[in-house]
Amino acid sequence: MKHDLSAETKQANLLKLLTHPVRIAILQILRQDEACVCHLEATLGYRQAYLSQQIAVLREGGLITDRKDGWNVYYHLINPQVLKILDSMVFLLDESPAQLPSTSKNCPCPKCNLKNETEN
Amino acid sequence: MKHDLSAETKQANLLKLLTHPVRIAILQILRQDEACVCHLEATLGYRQAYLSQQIAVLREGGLITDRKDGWNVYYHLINPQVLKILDSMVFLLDESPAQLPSTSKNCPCPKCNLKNETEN
DNA sequence: TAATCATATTCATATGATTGAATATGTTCG
DNA sequence: CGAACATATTCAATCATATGAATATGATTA
Repeated sequence: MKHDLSAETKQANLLKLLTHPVRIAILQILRQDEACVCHLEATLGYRQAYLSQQIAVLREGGLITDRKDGWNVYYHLINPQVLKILDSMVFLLDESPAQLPSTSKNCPCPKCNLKNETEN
Repeated sequence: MKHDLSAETKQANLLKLLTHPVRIAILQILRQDEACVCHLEATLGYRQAYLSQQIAVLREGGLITDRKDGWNVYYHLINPQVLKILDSMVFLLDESPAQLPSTSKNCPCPKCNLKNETEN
């Protein structure tokens, strides 16, 4: 007879949400602050529709949720504990701790524009 | 232009090794001690050939290696740090810490027979 | 209400993962 | 060597995931 693997199945399903470079990158960006799709677009360089698809996976998986503000929808982590999973891999892969994608100077989103204006 | 996601791709590939209930269960069993396929067979209740397939994934992925001893091949974790990934999920899923599959009383492997003999 | 902006969804196809069945390899013992 | 034992591999079918293209939704402002 087979051992009950329901706990392991839950864990595997959670990990499946993370087995995608773009989704990992999105979560790393959300580590710092909430972000809109257009910010991800400017930062990662992928098409908006494509990023929305990946966001949908993370949303349906219960990892992120959103806050609407005018035209924009800002996403943020529901439980930042999820980052511990990503952080726990650093020592297995010979990499320096989580080098985040740097935000593009050309990001059109309100948050970046506020920053850019005060910087100039 | 697209941001370089090579680090995230490496991470995703590592996680892919873990997105399978049986492979997670194997790693959890190897947490305690090395084990042969027949032990996994007795503990998990899956066919030998099937477990060898999953072992091959973990082996080719660089997570486990083996030690031969007579008829048996004993597998063990190359880097127990991999368990930190599994442990890091406990707080995200409402589960008690890593309930391991209990070893079958009917395991025919040498290690279990040694134990069973001294127990009786 | 129509135009615009940000985001989401749907569909179709390509690619990869899962798993059963059958069989192969390699070691040990008589 | 040949039988027995433990483990590994190959193949094929199924199923899930990834991704591009096209388009839809829904909020906002004029």
